[in-house]
Amino acid sequence: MQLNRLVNFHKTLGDPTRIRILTLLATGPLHGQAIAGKLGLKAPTITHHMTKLRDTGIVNQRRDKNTIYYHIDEKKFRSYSEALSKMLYQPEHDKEDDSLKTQTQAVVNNFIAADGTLKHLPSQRKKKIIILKHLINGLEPGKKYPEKEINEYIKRFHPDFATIRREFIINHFMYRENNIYELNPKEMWATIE
Amino acid sequence: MQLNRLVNFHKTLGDPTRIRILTLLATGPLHGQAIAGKLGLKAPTITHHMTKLRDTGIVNQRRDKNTIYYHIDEKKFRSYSEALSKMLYQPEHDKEDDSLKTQTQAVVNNFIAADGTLKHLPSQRKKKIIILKHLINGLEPGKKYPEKEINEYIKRFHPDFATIRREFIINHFMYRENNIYELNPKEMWATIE
DNA sequence: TGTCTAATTAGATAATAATCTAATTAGATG
DNA sequence: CATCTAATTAGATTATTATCTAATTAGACA
Repeated sequence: MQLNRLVNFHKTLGDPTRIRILTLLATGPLHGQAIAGKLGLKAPTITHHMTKLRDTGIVNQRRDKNTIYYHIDEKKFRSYSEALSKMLYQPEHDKEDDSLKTQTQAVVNNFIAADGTLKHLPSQRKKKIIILKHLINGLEPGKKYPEKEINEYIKRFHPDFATIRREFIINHFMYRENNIYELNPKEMWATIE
Repeated sequence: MQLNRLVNFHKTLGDPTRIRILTLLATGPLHGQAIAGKLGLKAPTITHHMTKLRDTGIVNQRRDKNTIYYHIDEKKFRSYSEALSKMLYQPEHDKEDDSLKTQTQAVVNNFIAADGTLKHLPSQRKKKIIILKHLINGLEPGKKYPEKEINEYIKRFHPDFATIRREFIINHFMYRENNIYELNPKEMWATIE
């Protein structure tokens, strides 16, 4: 489930200032100072909001000299807007065959508590892989994560982020380049067993 | 602008627990205890979330004996989901003529601070009406509001909720029936001057 | 009326987040 | 290099909110 990403999208839009920023950007790209001026806010506040908007992926930026112009990724924005009602009312049928799906579900039910946290990492390799896949599902393909952020993410499931982070790398779910982490392409995971 | 309602909708969906509640409700109505059980949360927490979901209007409830069953108002939910991208990319042209629009804008700019709060209520009747229209725009047509809720809403703009609430009634923007408030139909406002 | 169950309210706590000021970084350009 | 401007970071403040326990309300029903 990409539940985390969905929650984040809506949380990001659940703020009047950011909605106002989006209405400004809807008419065309603008740079930070312009936005700050139009909204009567200070530059750091705009940085704060633009970081959130950028993190959801619905706003991108382009640099020209010293000035950064922000613009909406309209396609992504629309697709996120529809995502939740699609998820609720036309849940995608997984391509995995049913037995695998039930098996996966059983393992997840066993090791993931009702509140979504991880009880403990399975020791059987096969089950461990299932759980790792489950955990990593909330991360965004193509996004670069500093180590600190990965740790924070994992801690939502279990305090021992170091072990789990290591498992992600060992099992090739992610790769690391000078302390920046990134997901390996989803197609790769299929081959992980 | 129904900006408040939009922000509220997204803020409401920007919480993992509420998204999980919606995924549960998507398969059919459930009562509070059932939701609490499935999510591993206590009853008051569910009350808290259901209040928010109900306030946005995307969840309704039906009472059977002592038990309250909640269900999604799918139509409203879908329409809210699309509302923001519609607002950004196909802004409805107001029917008001431009001079009225500019005049309204000027009054609003004068009396509403940058953060959206009301500096003070204009004493000139004409301007006061404009401001009252502005304030009332965040309320939902057809929804019934207990007095407490109206007070909370008004306090977002100005601490003196009693005066403003009275103005809403005096000027026929709302009517009150044993302490339950409801908007008068929008068509009526047009005639208020 | 007394008791049971579901729901709500009140109030506390802890976490999150919006905004600001002051300080810093990063490019551009004279 | 010196300086200018735009953007970011750090850190503080304040407001909001998710959750809990304990107490209360509201209906049902024996």
